[in-house]
Amino acid sequence: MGRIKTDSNHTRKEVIITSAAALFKEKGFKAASMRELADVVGVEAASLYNHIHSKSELLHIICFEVANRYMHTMDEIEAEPTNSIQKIEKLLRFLITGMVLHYDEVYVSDREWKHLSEPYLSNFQSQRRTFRKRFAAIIEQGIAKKEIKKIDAPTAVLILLHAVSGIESWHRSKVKINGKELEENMITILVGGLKK
Amino acid sequence: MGRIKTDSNHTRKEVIITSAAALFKEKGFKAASMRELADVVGVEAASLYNHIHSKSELLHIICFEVANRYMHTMDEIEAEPTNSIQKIEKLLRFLITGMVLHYDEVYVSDREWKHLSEPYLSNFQSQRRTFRKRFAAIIEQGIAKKEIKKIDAPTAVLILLHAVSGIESWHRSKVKINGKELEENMITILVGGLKK
DNA sequence: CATTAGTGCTAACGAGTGTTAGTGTATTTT
DNA sequence: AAAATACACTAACACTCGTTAGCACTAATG
Repeated sequence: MGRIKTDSNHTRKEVIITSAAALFKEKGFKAASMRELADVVGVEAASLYNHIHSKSELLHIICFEVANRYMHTMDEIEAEPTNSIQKIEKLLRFLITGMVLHYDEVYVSDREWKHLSEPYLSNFQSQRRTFRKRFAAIIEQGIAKKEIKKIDAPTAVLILLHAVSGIESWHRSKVKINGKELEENMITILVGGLKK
Repeated sequence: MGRIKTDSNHTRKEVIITSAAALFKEKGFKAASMRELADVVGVEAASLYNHIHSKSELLHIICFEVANRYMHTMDEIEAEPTNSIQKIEKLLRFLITGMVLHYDEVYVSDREWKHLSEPYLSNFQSQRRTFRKRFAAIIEQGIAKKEIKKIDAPTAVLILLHAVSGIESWHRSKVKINGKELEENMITILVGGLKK
């Protein structure tokens, strides 16, 4: 067929990963085949294996890229000398812009992580749990300082995270408001729902 | 192996559908095999075909059962002589209890509908779009009557629906608050975020 | 009791899967 | 220019998949 097209900024492996994220998002991890992926990058299926080890490697690269970015941001925000509401708002803005920008990867990481194989699966789940616990802790601090309504913090986290992942529908919709407006609307509703 | 166990209230087909919903939820539609499903109901794979036509029939039965229930409830709530906030609250309570009660089906309908085959796929998508439009219309009425903040209604719908589908995580979690508390917390945060 | 419909089994099909081996050809490095 | 490396190809593997055919047994119906 030909060779995988790259510019100087991206290796061929990276091109494959990007295409894989788009394909996994569209079809789901299991339903997407290596032959389809090969088609997308313009090559025969077997040729992919000159660059990657396996199909599942693609999934775990995608998932952990997202997970690591989340953890890193949580570190930063926790360290800031701001109050809970500000921390939550910042976290939400990060999540929303992350969803708008790295749509495919976040989507796949969100919905296809079940297909990770051990030990990656356990590792991923544990990172996910930790992230939510730290998020809940921020909310609980806000409740203690009476900045936030008296609500169940884990439930609030669950609502916030899933509300953000709903941007998927916004992405698919035809009559979109722009990304910035979307962000402001979400912050208004979500942070508004927490504030006392 | 033996035959499919039923009580007088359920046909063998219904038993298969229920098991399929659980299996599809756990593994995803594509990853779940008919042989696994057969194992669950205690029978050989080929025997399933005495009761159902195909694997994809199982998926579309599950999806449309949920979709029809949603549409029916929307009809009822629209007809009531209540204000927007009350309508929204009622709708949310329906969605939340529906998620808690018919967890497997709702989950599958939410996340696996992509694997529906035509013409069911188009039909399902159109029902889904219609439901969201009607939901958004209720919110817009509320904004017009100044019961609700001035926000983008489709964005609000998107947040509300996905927040509810986040109950998935609650279901999986070990340290659960009970269903009623969950419902009250969600209403507080979500309706609180809309109110003026 | 005989007939029929319902339900299960084994065996096998054709298609699609991820992946490997082996080989040839560009491209890069020396 | 020669040698080494990177990359793509064809062919094939072992496997799993949904599904069908054909046959046997069991429950319900007359």
